[in-house]
Amino acid sequence: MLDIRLIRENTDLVKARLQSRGGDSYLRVDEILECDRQRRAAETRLQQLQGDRKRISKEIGARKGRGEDTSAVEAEVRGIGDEISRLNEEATGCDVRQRELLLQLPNLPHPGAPVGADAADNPEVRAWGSPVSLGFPAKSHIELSERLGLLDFERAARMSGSAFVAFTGDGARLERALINFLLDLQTRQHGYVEIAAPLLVRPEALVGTSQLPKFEEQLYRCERDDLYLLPTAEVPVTNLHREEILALDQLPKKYAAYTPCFRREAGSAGLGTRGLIRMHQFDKVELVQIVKPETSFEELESLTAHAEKALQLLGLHYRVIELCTGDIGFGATKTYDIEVWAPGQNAYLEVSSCSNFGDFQARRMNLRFKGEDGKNHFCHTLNGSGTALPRLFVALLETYQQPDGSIRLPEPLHAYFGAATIG
RNA sequence: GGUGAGGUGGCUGAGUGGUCGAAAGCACCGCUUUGCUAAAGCGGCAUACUCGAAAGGGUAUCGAGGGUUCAAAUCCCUCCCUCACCGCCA
Repeated sequence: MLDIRLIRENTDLVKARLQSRGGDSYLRVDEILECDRQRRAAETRLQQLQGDRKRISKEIGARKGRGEDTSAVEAEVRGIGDEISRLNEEATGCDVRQRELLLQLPNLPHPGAPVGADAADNPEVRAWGSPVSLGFPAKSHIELSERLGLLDFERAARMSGSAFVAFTGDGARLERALINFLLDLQTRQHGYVEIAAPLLVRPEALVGTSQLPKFEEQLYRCERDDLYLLPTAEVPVTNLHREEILALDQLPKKYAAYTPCFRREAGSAGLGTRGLIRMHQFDKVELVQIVKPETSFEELESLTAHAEKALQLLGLHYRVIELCTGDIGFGATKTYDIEVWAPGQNAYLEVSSCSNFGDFQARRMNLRFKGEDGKNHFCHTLNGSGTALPRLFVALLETYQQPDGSIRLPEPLHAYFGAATIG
């Protein structure tokens, strides 16, 4: 959520930066400002009247104490009361409307963000390694896992529908090995505190991290209890400290969490394609940081490096791209995507998206810290996948496939998996 | 799911209709005293919004929302949460 003062005082800047995202969100700015004007006018008048009433009511109390008759004054104040409730409704109405509008407005891309229209304009920042040369035609993870009995798409679809999968046998074991490997890496080497979070969350939590109100259709909802299945661990982990005022020495907070993630993927391209690339349910290890504003961009670099480290240890070729203004997500001010090479797909797959949200989420969830000046300030929040599992699974199988269709696992996974090869 | 108790400032905790944004204590921050530590004394110490160029005002907030009243921390209703016990359950 953007600061209404920023919008009020730097209207043109805000509009320009919103406009750089494409879309028409900048058109809402004037409506918000008009709402803000109305709200403040109503509040000012309301406060005057409340002051009047307060004074007179105290006077009534004092006079009653002296045994005087006050019925005339009481009748007079009653009239003020009506006007107060009218103005109160007006002010509250404006306030609610203003918040609704603000919640719909995306974050401002940071000033240095590459300007562009869509994903085609995202610059590559760096690459690590190079595409594996297998020396034979690469098989897809679908074919590989079928031979090895690692995944069961058909039976999963029979009971749950398409875009669900069952991991079976060594497939399930590998999935579990990856989760443990990733969590251990982030907690033991990079200082993240492990969180096992609730998988069902209230709508407020989703408003906090900005999945709601705009992206309702992407979420699974349990209507009976008004709870949502989480689309990413970002939601429960960032919201851990919602409504809190953290002490300076508690920052930065660094959390790593494994959770399944649930996404309806309504309207997504590629939902129909076979394989693990896009699922309604998938596993992910997520990194979250809550930091002081001054350090958030540095921390984005370190958080991204932490995610990259996993791929490096697994010996998987990847590239890092920065999202341009037209492609960056709703709440983010700066985002790096990490894409891993999958030879069987002949494509790079997005396995991590690392974002700095600035104070955008913190405002929504009222997450603050007590600064050195003794005042409360909004924290900055960051998160990134470290990493998404299914696409990592894909890259791993396809990169380490042998001519006979078996898989030779990279060394760091041997202990976790309990063997060096599959098949 | 049932029954009961309860939610007041960073913490503890008073406060059952008016002079209560809220006693007191602790914690914290200044200053004084002091050989050091400690103690004592004095003062300060919530948040948000709003008016104002500023100085400085004002309003709201005692879990949340509604209601009664000239006036609500205090009375009424709904909801949320916490705790205890019972039932059920991995």
